[in-house]
Amino acid sequence: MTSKRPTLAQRSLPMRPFSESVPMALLRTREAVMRLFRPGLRSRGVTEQQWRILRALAHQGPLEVTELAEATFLLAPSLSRILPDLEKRRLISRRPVKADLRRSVVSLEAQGLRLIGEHAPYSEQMYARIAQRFGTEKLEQLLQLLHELETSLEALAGELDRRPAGAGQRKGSP
Amino acid sequence: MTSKRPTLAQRSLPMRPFSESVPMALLRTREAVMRLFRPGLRSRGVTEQQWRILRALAHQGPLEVTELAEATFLLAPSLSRILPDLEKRRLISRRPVKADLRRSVVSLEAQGLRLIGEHAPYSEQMYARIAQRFGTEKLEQLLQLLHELETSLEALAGELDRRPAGAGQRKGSP
DNA sequence: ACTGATTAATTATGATGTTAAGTATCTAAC
DNA sequence: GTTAGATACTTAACATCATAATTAATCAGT
Repeated sequence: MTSKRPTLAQRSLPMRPFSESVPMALLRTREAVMRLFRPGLRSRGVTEQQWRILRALAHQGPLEVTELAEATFLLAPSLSRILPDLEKRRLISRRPVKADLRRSVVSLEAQGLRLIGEHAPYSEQMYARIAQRFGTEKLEQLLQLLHELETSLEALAGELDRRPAGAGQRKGSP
Repeated sequence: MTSKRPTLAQRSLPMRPFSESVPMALLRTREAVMRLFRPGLRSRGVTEQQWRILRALAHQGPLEVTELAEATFLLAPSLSRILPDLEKRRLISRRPVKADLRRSVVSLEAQGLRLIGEHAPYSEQMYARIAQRFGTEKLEQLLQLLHELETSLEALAGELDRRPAGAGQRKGSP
């Protein structure tokens, strides 16, 4: 980045350089990854979030809404808006749980399955390119560090919160 | 995650397990980091995106809007919506560039500087906790890998795009 | 001096993120 | 049998994301 004359703020606020790095680096890297996948999704008329839903259902079978929120890392209010559209397009279906009418089960429908089948080769091609370019070993190392950081931050958050860990809107995976 | 009976999709679509990992791991880790900082920002009435703007101006001095978009990794249309509000709250100010009336320079105002000063100790405390819990060396290793992945993916995207790298909406840092 | 191409920023639009509040349902305690 | 508290999901409201289109201004070529 362009080096500029130190501002008053810079002189009086010695915030650590890395302080801005971690969230920004994660955001930038994620955008760089998604940039490769987004065109394929767009050409099939699904957003990244919709894809995550279809993908989770394909991978794990029918899920309840709270399970789907966790699997896709989407917030419940977001799911409540996304699911009706996917249902309308007959990519998924929903049915209430007889034992508890508050809950409902979301399933992948044939058209959703077909869409996944169509996108899978594109997706795999991108992953193969990423692995080739960056290195499978380094990817695994990165994933390991990300997982460890997430785990340690959740422990930290649990200590700082007054509420029990996981009581917030978006729950981490147990 | 709960292990379920393999679905038809699972049997017919052998998508790699890690294929869903990288974007999701980045997203989850970022959320785990932001979870520590968000309460402090909320208590000062600024969103994460607004904070990034103030932080970038404090760190680098006055910036033009395109530079600010790059420094904050925010999209230009988003900036066009956020900046007027920050200006109204007298946290920043804007003035046109005389040499090119299409452009304008954004500067931090005294109230913006004060807000940063108030938030800085909270922020630093969190970073210190993160470094202590996760390890400074591992953090640096993670940042290194993230940077390398981002760089290699931008090279890959450049090869795949018909347009020159960086022609898209959100430009990576040169 | 004029014009087509390009650039900077804004606006439109639809989607999702995020928090708070609401509705329907369930459960444990009495 | 009743009720307070909890849970699952939805809706409201506001913010930002993401893409496309628009407006205003600049610039290179003629």
